[in-house]
Amino acid sequence: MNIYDISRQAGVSIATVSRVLNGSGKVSEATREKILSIIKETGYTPNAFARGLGLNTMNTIGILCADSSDPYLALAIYHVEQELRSHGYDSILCCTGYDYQTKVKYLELLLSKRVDAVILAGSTFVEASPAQNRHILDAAKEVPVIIINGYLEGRGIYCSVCDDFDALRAATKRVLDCDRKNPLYLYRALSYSGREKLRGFEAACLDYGLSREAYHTGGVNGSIYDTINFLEELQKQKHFDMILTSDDELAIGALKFARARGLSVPEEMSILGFNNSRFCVCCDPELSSIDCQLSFICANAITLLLKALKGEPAPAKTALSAQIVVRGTTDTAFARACHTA
Amino acid sequence: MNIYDISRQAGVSIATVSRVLNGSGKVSEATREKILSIIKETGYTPNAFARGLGLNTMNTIGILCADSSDPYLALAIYHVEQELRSHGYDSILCCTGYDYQTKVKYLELLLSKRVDAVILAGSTFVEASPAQNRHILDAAKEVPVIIINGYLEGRGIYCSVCDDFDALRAATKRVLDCDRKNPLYLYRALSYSGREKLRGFEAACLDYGLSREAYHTGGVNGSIYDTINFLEELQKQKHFDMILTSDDELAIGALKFARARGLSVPEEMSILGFNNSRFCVCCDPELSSIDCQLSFICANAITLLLKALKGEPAPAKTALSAQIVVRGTTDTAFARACHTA
DNA sequence: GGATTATCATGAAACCATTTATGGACAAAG
DNA sequence: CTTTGTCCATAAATGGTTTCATGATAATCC
Repeated sequence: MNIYDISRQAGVSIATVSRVLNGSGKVSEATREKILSIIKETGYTPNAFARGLGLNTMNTIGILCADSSDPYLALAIYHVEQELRSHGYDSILCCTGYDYQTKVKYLELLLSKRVDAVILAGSTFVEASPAQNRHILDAAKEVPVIIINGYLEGRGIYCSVCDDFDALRAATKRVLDCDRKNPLYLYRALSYSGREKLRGFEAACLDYGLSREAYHTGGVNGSIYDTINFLEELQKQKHFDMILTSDDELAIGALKFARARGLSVPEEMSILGFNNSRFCVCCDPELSSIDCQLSFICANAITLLLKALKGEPAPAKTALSAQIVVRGTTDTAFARACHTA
Repeated sequence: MNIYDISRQAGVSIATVSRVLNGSGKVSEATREKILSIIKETGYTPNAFARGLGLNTMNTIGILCADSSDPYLALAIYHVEQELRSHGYDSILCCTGYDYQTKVKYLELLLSKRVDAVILAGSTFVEASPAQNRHILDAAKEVPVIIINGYLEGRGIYCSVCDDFDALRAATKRVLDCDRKNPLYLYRALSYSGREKLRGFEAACLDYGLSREAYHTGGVNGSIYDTINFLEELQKQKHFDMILTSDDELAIGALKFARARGLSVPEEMSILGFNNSRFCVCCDPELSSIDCQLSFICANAITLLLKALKGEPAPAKTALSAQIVVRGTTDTAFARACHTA
């Protein structure tokens, strides 16, 4: 069943059928109706490949991410997919894992599939050395590349990020306003957004006139238990009464550490996570967390993408602000500070 | 840059280039080398659309799920995507939400994109009335349909499920072996696997000779707080010393309920979740949970899919067994029972 | 009112980039 | 001299989109 069959049955040329199908050009109401009824009757569906061949697009966007089972990335993918679909695009998903060679391989694979654009979710691609980023720059020469929560400068590259620097600075400031004297910031591998957060934390501490000895930072990899171990070691040497983290899992480790040491939360130890993930309400007390409002970031990313596809000018980088969601691991003074802000 | 350019430069016909590209037919080593070197030199990539048109496939599988941000579905999608890609298939992701009309629409959209097969992740599609399932049966006439953790009988439909009945029956039996007298089973909407779990729970209770008054079941929709409210109401009328649930979020609600009522866990109230999700280790005490081993289920699903695509015979349904992961919300007697089993 | 022009609906044909069936040329073997 | 087999070119699909040409009809002009 192809367009020829339809045209034959309708007694018109294939061009007319094509016009009806695409709503392009002028077709008389009578012929349109006739063709539509035949299409309905026969259940004809245009062949997507032939269409793609003629138009050189199949309205498909490639999504590249390291691990779609990561709750944060899963949420990003979900929002991106929803936005794309509402604009008539399909998304082909590509989980690369964390190996760089695999990432490159899959990026090229997506391009060979003739996707209209590539979305890098979770930014993990752009953390490597400038030499490695060349692959992204090359890709951006062929199709628009949109980066979610990551940053790379280059023609054809558009970034939609959370203003992580500001988020951490503002949050840390409020913490310090509430008489905490020794904040600790825990982070994982320093991605772009990771660096921004760290900068924000340190900027707030300096703004506040804290000495270099009064605040602490620590990089932790691995599981919740690695976090606990790290904190056990750290507390032998340093004092801290507040823990901010770059993601909620780290905060959960902090919470477990506090409980293990018999520290009351939030009275003796205040904890603030990042991402406002589903984990927050599982904890006891429930975890306060910074919400980077991923749905907005993703919606914005798609806006950028659509503009780029249309050839309209679009900003190379848009930073959206975060919100603090206050729950049980921060004290009431902090809640008040967030409210009045 | 197309196959004509390559053939011209190599001084051969496009058919020969195609043969080299696909490794089909006989080509002399000399010409092969020459063509390959020109391809490499020019960076030529075959046009995927034209390829799709000629072969009538683009090696793409459609994944249909309700909500890819749901941790359970996200994990399923991840495993499926990994398996597919390792066999050279791409996956186009389609999140439908929970509205039936939307599901139908997207199912048809995937078919019109000429996917080679459709995977229904999380089964939510096949819960409706038989009349509604017709859409799936129709789809299965065109391409293989693989259902993960759901069940529907029909030609071209292949199901890879967890043996939920057995999982719940075995778990409940072990609970009863540990001197719990009044188990409660909490579940959400009764999907196929939901029904199986419920059946398994009840079968174990009956096997054990419990009277209909001794055990309880309850359907809960909504958030953790709805679960807590439900349990608050229930405990006014019934006594229960063990809660099994159809997913971990319900179990977290149960845990919060126990804490709120000052019941010690696991001594006074034992809790067992389902899915062994990332939430488990966030809880305090950490949540014991039944693991349906999603990665195996997904791997099996892809095995079925590949067989179906090759036209080889494949079982319409494969049920894999679950495992209990013992953590802190079940007592030591239960742990021993699981160990010796 | 007839010639001119604009508009509209439509068809013919080119084009998109591949795969593949068919068969021809040539060489080696019988 | 025929057979067999290897290598490769020709040409026919594959199923659409789009440009261009054309005929018909309607509007405008003098």
